[in-house]
Amino acid sequence: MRFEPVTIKDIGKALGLSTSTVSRALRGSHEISSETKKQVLEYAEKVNYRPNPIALSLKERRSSSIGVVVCEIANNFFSQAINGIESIAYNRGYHVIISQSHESYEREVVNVQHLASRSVDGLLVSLSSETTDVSHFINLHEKGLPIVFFDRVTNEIITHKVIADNYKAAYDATVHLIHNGYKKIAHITSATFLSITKERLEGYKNALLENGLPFNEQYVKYCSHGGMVAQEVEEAVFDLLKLKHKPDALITASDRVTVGALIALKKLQVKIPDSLAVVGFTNNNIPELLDPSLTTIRMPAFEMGQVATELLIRIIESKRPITEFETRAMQTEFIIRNSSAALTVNKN
Amino acid sequence: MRFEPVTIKDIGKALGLSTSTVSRALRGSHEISSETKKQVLEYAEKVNYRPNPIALSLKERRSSSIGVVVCEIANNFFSQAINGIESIAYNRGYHVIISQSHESYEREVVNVQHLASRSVDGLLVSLSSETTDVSHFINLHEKGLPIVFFDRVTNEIITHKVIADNYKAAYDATVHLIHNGYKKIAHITSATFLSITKERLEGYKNALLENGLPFNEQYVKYCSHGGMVAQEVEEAVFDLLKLKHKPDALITASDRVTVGALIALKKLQVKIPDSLAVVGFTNNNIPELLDPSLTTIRMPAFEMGQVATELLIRIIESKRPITEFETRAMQTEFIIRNSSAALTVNKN
DNA sequence: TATTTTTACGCAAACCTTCCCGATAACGAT
DNA sequence: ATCGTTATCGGGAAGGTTTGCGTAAAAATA
Repeated sequence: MRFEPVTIKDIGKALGLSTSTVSRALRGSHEISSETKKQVLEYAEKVNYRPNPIALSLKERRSSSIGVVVCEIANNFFSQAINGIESIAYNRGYHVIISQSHESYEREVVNVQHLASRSVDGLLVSLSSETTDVSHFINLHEKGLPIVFFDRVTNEIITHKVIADNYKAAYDATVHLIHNGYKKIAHITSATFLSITKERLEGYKNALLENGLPFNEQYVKYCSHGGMVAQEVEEAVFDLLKLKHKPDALITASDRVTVGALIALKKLQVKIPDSLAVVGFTNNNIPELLDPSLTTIRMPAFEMGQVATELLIRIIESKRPITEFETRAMQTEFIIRNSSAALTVNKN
Repeated sequence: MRFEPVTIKDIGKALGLSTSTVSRALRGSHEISSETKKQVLEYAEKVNYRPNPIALSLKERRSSSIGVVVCEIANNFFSQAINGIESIAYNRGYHVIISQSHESYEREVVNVQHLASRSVDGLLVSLSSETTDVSHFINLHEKGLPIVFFDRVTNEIITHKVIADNYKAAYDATVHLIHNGYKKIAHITSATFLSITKERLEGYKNALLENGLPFNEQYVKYCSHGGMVAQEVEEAVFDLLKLKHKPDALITASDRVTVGALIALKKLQVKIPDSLAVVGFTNNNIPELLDPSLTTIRMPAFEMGQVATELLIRIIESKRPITEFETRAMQTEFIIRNSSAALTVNKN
């Protein structure tokens, strides 16, 4: 009772034609008489013939599918990015195969091997926060597998990359806080080696220095699991508030960290923004409904997914090997709300 | 410079063996001498041989992949469900191929055809809100393609189904509001024909009747696009507040509707819960950070994804055709917060 | 009419793997 | 000496499709 799709061979047998004739008729070759063509087309329509994509893949050595490697799906940023990926891939006739690294290096390696052996035509990758060694990608890339990195990228591989302008985002957020009177601005961020971490840290640091404020190492906390472990964010918040000169403002990088920090602050009953102003990187869909409404930096997740996919398909479908690669930095959206309201009262 | 993986034929040529011998040696057949076996295994290891899964799929007529059809990925419920799906599928060696219907019937049909022709081994489906005709699934199901429905199901197809206990969830929410003193409880929900809509409506209605309250048609608003169109939710809220006897409480079904309603209420500056109490179905991860904190019904999304996938794989891998199917109703989580606080002051 | 061109189609290989058979040789059993 | 077993391996088909090449008949040209 297994699913028995009709093949080109069945059509040939039914019509007394060879498979090659049927195949050619189906793709409208000029060397097939129009009546034969018509006959085949009609019969194929009647029996609802669909070419077997697996056989096609075997023949063409391509699978019309692209693999996606992200740390997790159930995350505002990534689910929106995947939405963008799917929107383009679908229109171009590609399937999207998803895998999650759960921020684990081993898991990432296994997933990538899995996808590669599955003959995906290309890979869309956002690195896990544990990944320092990217040789598993280098191997595949050298063998000619198209790869495009997005969000969390590596500069050890020369290919297209799509990132948000994290430097500017962090810079602007910091300047905003400074202008609103905050002077002791802390930063809770992701794993040290991640590209996004470095970019944001740089923007934060430069904004401080350019405005005559010191950069204080103590005010920067790294969450090596990217906030996957709730405790690490809580500890970071706790440590900051324990400091002798506790910060009066906080910039949280990444969705998870932002959420974790807000929950921790709520638990500790810290008044926002009176005791601590907060600006968060987040793609949450209802920041204005939070209490207080949250000043946010929103990543152009959907667009990043779209652009990355377009670039990937461009590589896949290119006749000649591509030598010119670009790194697209896309603009974030900075929306000021109450959690970073201007400092009014004097605080110690 | 295209990716050239080593095949069983290459190994055979290199070692002076036939492909069949190599194949058998690779899977440890007893009819291959142990030295030949050793030789082959070592060489395969050396050249990093990986069986071509596409050729395998063609031969075995299975692809080790399962297709997922949901209305959208960038949605708390579905992204969490997909997470559950992926967690099981990954461990059982299946790939997950995702497609979105965007609540469109046509898109759903196309996606399903696409996935089926792509030889997925089975389908995990949550119906679009436009879908009333499920013959595209019936066709495939009759041809033997395993399908498991989750969340939004149909009773026109007899197979495994995984749902949340929506009846109980809506019932409990309604009773909770009644106990807190609310008497005019409205309900903004999804498209009429959706199973979840009916189940929830039933729970809501019975809770009213059992507590001696009238069921008022005017208090039920359907969003035919499931909240994808922000305007429809806003209008529903608006219509409810325009009523002569305007409701004093509101139950919103589905994530999108809840979010849309809260935004509309915020815009209209309706005080929650003083002017209107709210209980929302949502899988938002920070309901306690909302203003006011939101009383929620949380769907067991991750678990639903897991269970659905397990049931699907059970069908796929079953030797004999399965005749006994189950509908698993999983418990939701009801968390009471401030948005449905007990009525204290008297209101008209 | 003889020759070339065109038309319309079939054959078979290729993509990679598995597996049913058949082949061969060695060997013990009858 | 003949036969059946067992061990070890190769041949070839099958799975569905595309495509280069070959070839027959029909049509066009000389």
